[in-house]
Amino acid sequence: MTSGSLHGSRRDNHNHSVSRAACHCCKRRKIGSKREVRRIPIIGSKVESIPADDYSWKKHGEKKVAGSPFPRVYYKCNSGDGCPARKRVELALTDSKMLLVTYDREHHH
DNA sequence: CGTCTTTGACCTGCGC
DNA sequence: GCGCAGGTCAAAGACG
Repeated sequence: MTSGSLHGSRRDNHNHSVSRAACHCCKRRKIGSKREVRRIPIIGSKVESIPADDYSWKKHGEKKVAGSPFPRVYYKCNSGDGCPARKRVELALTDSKMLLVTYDREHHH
């Protein structure tokens, strides 16, 4: 309880934000929608080795997944102009020097 | 002042 | 049917 009100004002205060769950409940996350375009393993490179490819990317999330001592980073197309292009960057479990860049969806622009 | 980044919490889907 | 895991979004803060 105490901890609830602590930061419970996340989506509680913003009513319009709550509507997100009511609106995307049935449209969100569709099984089979996983449109993995391609996976590019970069060996002996750094995150700096991944420029904007040809576009700009905005980091919008980081999640630690079991199986890898490193967290996974999620990037989204900065265009935001209806561009569903998404990029997933993570470090290889076997080689922390190898960066795995997975591109999801294609650029709409 | 504007923009970008980071973190936390919530939700959904699948497996057993 | 329930639990677990993974994935996403939003807001705030900091910097240029």
